[in-house]
Amino acid sequence: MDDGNPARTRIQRRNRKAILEAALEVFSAQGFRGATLDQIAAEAGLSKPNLLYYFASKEAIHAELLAGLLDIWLAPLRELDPAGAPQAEILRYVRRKLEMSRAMPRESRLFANEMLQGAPRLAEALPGLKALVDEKAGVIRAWSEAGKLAPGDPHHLIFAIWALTQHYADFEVQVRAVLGPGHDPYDEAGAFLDLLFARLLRV
Amino acid sequence: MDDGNPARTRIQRRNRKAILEAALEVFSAQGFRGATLDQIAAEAGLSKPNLLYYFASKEAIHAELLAGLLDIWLAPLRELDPAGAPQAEILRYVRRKLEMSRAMPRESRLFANEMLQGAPRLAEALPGLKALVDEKAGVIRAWSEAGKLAPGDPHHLIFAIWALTQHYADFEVQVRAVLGPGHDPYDEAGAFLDLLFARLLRV
DNA sequence: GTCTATATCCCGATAGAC
DNA sequence: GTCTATCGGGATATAGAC
Repeated sequence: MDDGNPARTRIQRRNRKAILEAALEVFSAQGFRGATLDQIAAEAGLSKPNLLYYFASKEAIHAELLAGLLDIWLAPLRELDPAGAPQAEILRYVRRKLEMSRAMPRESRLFANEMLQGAPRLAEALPGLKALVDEKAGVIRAWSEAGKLAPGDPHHLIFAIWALTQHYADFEVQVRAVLGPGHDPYDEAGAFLDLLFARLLRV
Repeated sequence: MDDGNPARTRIQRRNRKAILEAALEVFSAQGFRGATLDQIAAEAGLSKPNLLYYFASKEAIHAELLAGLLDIWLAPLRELDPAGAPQAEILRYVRRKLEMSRAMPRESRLFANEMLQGAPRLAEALPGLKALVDEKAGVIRAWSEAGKLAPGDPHHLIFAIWALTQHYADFEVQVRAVLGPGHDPYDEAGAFLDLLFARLLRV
């Protein structure tokens, strides 16, 4: 993580950034075990030992990528505002999450790779995740009980938002193969999901 | 694949089956590169060279697992009946797909692993997949145009069904961590998805 | 058919010159 | 800070005895 160490030169910052960018590319496409330092080094335009001058190990590079990811990933949920208009708040969350899939598909796939394999390197982050989801589920439940939202299990509503938006990044090959050329999956998904959640949530 | 070769003895069939079962366990949890023949051999209760007496290579084991998977995975969609009652047909498809996630989470994760990595070993199957989806999307579109189903992009409706049902298998760790103990994710998902698709599809 | 032993290769990490 | 060269571990696959 960029700790803002003032002793770090411009070159160091640039190389660290290039390594993390290359590592994201390779880890998200191949998984942790599937990725090799040779691939990452080639992608970053550095030699393999030079990678290990900047990071202690392959594991350390991966850990640093994951470190900030969950926070970024959950930021839109954190911003769900209890004081806002219920349906608009949720629709805004869906749209932001879909935009994140479009803008950060590799991060989505890195995350999916971890989850698929049982979240071995993310396990200690899961309790915090549960706390946040429980809190926001409480907000949604209150909205439903106040008659401002159709009733429905709020935890599974949140799962649905995750599943429907991340699918376009994680299964992008499949989506593009099925739609064929001449489609923008994310534009179409935006329209479809607006419709879906409008119908699901209206009282 | 069990080709029913009559020259194959009972022991051979039993061992092949044990290897494929073990390989499914390991490949789905670790990915292709992450899995080792040692793990598969241990899980199958055989020695590593004995594995390679039954299969030519690690790749061959993996290929055989994938070979039948897409057909099994798409069977419920194939059964979507143009002559049936539209909403009931789609709800039945959703329920069957969710039951498959419950009964075959490892197969779901094996498939997800492949897709995440760009479907390198499934690429030639994608055109057939597109053809099937296009056909069924046509059926759904006709239902909508006949006023028997709410309008909405049928391709993205199918993506939504895949995403919402497979999520419970692929992200099972996360789902369980968020729900906490004392929940049956699949039971709850069944109720939630019934509700979601009922609201989405009703005219 | 199944095993032990091993060949061979690949990968992460280190040594050490510059 | 960056490189070439290389060590050492682990993985796939094979050889060959039983």
